[in-house]
Amino acid sequence: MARKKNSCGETTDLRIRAVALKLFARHGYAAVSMRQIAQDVGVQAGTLYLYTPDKQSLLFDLMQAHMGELLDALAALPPCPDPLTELEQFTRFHIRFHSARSDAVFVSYMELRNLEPANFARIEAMRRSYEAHLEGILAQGASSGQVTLPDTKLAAFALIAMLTGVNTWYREGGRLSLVRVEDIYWDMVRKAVGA
Amino acid sequence: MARKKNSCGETTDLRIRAVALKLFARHGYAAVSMRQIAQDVGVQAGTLYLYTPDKQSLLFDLMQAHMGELLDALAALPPCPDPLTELEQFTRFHIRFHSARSDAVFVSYMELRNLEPANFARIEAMRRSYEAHLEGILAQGASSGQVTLPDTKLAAFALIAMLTGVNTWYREGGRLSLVRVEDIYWDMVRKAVGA
DNA sequence: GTCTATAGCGAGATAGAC
DNA sequence: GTCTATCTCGCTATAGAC
Repeated sequence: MARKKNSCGETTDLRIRAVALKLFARHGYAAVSMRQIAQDVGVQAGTLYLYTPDKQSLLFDLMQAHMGELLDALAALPPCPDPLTELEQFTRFHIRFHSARSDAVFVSYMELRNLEPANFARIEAMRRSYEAHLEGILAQGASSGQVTLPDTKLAAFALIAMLTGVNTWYREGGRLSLVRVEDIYWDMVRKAVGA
Repeated sequence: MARKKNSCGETTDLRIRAVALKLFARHGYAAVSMRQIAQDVGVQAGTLYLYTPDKQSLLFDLMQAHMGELLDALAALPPCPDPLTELEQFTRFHIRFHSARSDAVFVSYMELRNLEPANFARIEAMRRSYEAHLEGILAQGASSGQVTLPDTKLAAFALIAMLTGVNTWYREGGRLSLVRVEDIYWDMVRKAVGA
């Protein structure tokens, strides 16, 4: 119970983050003003500075939270009996997790160049950690002979790009259910790695 | 010979476009000022307006030029005896064309949201035309039985995302030559489509 | 064809009332 | 905790000298 006063503070904080994420995703960090965010939240511009020291911190916090959730969720996946099963789990996890957070995914990729160098380095390290996890799965699969790949590093890049691409076209309620999309992509991934 | 005066005009025009493309790619359209562009070109800010009516037109022209070159180059590819050969040609063409123009590719994708609606529609139509070309190849391959795919539309999206992803990590003079990268990706593409 | 100068506006951030 | 008011700065775009 650290917070003593009225309970609005916490929801204002969450609302600011939600609005900022939506606007950054829609128009881009540099194109969105603090005034615009404040207006959509329903407060005055100055009020935002009670919740964030500046605009840059707001962006960084959103990206760090997203990447942190991604890595936590990845770490929480159940263990798998073999690399191929783990690759299927990763494929379905990636699609499901990313499609449910399209704004955060978009911002975390597109706004990297608007981060100050120190902030950039921290987000980039988290992203590399995620890539390394997939590369590890592929390397194990290559060792065990379950998959056949000319280059595990390039394969990891290629698969992540392919899977994240779902976000550019997938919309809930469209032609295909998300599970169907997972099935189709898993089919292509499985074949691509020669399994 | 429409241009009568000194010949610097044309190179200034090209320099402005080159500088703007580089800066837009590096920092984002909204984050780059006309002053910055002018400074890098070596002219005063006002001079830019002799070559472009406004900042938005500058962005749109860069994107339209890029997409136009892409579609022209695609149309200029030699005919192929069968869909699988054509898919290999497309794969190698896509990687080669895009890796040689990373700034233009980046801008044409990332700055879509900064285009005015009418401009957006025109660029988007060109992009869809490119996707449709690949989908056509895949559909022919499915008809002829050379490829096996659960969904040609999704496969086209997936392959383009995968191939364009090369631009996020490939750097000239790195571990792998571009031809080697083409070979590796073609191997994955070929397997992914079940050929 | 390029310059200087500036109009007119909106940005990020802060101070202090309530 | 939120507001009003404001400081200071940099932006796009234009006008007119040379």
